Amino acid sequence: MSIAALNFVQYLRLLAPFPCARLRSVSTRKPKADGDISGRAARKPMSLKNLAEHLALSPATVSLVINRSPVADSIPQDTKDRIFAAARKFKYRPNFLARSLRTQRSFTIGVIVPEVSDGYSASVMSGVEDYLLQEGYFYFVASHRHRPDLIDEYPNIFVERSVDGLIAVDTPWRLNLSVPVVTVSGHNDVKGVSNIVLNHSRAAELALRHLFHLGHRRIAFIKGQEFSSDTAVRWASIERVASHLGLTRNGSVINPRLVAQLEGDSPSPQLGHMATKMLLASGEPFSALFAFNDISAMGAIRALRESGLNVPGDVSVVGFDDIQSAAFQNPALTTVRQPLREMGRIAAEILLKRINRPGSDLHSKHTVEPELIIRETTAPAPAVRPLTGRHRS
Amino acid sequence: MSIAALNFVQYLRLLAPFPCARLRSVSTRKPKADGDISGRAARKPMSLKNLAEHLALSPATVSLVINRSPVADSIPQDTKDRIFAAARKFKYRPNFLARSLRTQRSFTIGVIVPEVSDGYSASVMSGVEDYLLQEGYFYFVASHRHRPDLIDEYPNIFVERSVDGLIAVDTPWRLNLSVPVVTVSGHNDVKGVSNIVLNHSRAAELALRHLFHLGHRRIAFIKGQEFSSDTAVRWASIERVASHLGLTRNGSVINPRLVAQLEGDSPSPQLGHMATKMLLASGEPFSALFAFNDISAMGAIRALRESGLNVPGDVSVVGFDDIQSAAFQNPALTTVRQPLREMGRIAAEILLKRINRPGSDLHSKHTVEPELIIRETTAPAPAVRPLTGRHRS
DNA sequence: AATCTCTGAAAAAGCGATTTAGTAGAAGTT
DNA sequence: AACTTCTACTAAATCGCTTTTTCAGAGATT
Repeated sequence: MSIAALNFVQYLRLLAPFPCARLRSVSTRKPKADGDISGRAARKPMSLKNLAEHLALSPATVSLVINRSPVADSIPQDTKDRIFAAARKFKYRPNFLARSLRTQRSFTIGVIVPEVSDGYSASVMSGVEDYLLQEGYFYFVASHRHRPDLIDEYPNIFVERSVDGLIAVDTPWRLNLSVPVVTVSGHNDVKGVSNIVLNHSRAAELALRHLFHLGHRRIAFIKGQEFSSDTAVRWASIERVASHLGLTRNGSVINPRLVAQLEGDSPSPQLGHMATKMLLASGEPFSALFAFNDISAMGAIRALRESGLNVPGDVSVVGFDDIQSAAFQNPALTTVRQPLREMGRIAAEILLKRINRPGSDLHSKHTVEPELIIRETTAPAPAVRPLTGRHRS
Repeated sequence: MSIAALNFVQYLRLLAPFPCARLRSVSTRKPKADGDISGRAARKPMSLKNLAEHLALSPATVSLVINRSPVADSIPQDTKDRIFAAARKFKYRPNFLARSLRTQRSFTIGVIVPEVSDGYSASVMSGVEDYLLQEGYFYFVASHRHRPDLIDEYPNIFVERSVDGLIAVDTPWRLNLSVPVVTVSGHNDVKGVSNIVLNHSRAAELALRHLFHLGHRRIAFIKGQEFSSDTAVRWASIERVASHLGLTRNGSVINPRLVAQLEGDSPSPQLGHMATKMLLASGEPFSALFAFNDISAMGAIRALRESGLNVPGDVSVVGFDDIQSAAFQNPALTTVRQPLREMGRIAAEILLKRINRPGSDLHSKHTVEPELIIRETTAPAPAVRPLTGRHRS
């Protein structure tokens, strides 16, 4: 096995024209007043060949030394020092494309998400980025916006672009690629694809038990869209827990008239608003609502209020995800927190592990735990069954 | 001048193993049942050399034909057809690194933002992505999180990674790189850097005139953090408009006791909450508050309410940005909308124009217009001056 | 018959690295 | 003296593509 080429973080540490121990270190060194603002547009950067020429050595030698190849062990320290000195002096940086072409490693990974500007994806990406940049990897992003053709195409293009691996967030996965793949909340079973998933059973339990203990028995639900990869698993967990708690109604575990589903591909609370309107229109009374996510919970609260219902006085609402603004809703949203950033981080970590030690970590499921964040949208169930809205009054 | 190599969108259109006119077209072709799920991990992809060999032609010929070089004009249609047929048959895709190395074009751009998971950046990125992918470009993302060293480093690394251009979102820019740069809300004046900015004068005018017409005369302000590139410009606009409207107080245009500033680098409404607490603590009465962004407005509303003040009954609040959840706050937030997605799109468009026609579009400022979205957090100023909170009662 | 012009393609020189296989010369060993 | 063994490097082959230059042969022109 040949030596692995250094990645750029190692390079930086070595030749650093700007001293940096590690990219994401805590250093907050003030930038030099005029350091990098080197006036004229940079002329052609120094190549390995030029550098070697200048040193009266062969490119081979310089490359070996700079990459700390064991083959270079026999080279006297003196020469090595000269090489490093020159590299630093001329700010030598190896051409990335050339290296990648030769080594078949691009230190680049592809991330595919439903939509970058969606809070869920963005939080996961933030975690992914954290780990990746720290390890000297960069990443491409592409949003498929739930278009099936793009879901298949982008990964292929990523591979074409020589990524070393792929992370798919909240995206159904069917492909069998030649590079390692890790999914976040992708509930699939493609062999060789690692999964980072939330413990949905626990999540359902936290939410439902909380409502149950507050005295709620008639609970309405907003399911996720069909295309969302969490929808099915989450729903199954909810049904299981509900049955366990004895929340049965008319023979079925959950009253089907108290279940609405998000329809459409919009990141706005509008969808939850519509779903809730439908629940209210059914005329079936309920004192609590468990929404698919915080966004839809916001829409739901508005819909409830528009129908003259008070949250949490008449109806308690529980969201899911704990996005940034959940805490600052009015009233502040009670919700099941998913550690999205951490999930991204773990995904990146496992991906790099698989890239660097092929065959490792193939057991494909990694579970993270949810947390119930109790805020202001849940309260004890009202003693008297509330009306379900204006249409009943 | 030599011919320009095709970008991958053109390739796809040419060789497409999956038929796609244009990546972001409206097609929603159902994926083939088992098409791309080619079982075994893909063996080494077909290279140009192999393909040429198989055709009993030289790589040169094949390359010229596939790239539609004018040099290939003399080659009979018959041969060209054979080449395309074979390329399609073997799903030939040129190695990206090799092409880029040779042509010095990577069809990749770098995007640097304060933080991916921040709604502002994410919205802009969404617009950037839209245009970029459509044109066959991909992009790297990096978040600097306001660390000055990273703000300088990442762009350099991007260039090292052979990006064809850079987009910096809400990031101060000092560098002079060898590739085109476009900034979004980067109020800098580096030559050769194009800027996409909001018409802040108009924005200030929209908000202040609205409040003024509602009868508000004592208006408090939350300024942005020092590091935010919009802060200074926006504030200057506000002062100008305020003076114009005659909102003077104690000799100065704006009562300095009614100005708070966001402190700290958190994407949460907490900062606005703190700022508002300080405003209230000053004891100075005000009937309206103009926040730096929607996030801080949310925090502000909460702080006001905690002090027993009603929004908009006692105090009107105007936000800035119009992020997704603004409409679903309770009460729904009145805000100055920035067309963030469009700003991203324009940035990408100008960048590609500059990449493909060097020297074009060097006049560096492109202005987009804000829009006032009136919702529920603004109302006529109360007839009686409101108390400023519990500490006065 | 000699020259010129097309036609249809191939050779070859990169792009800027990495890495294997060698190789001169010095030093050490028998 | 002949050998092995280090030491300190280098040559050369890739990686997979692009693009300029060259070139052989057919046909047209003088």
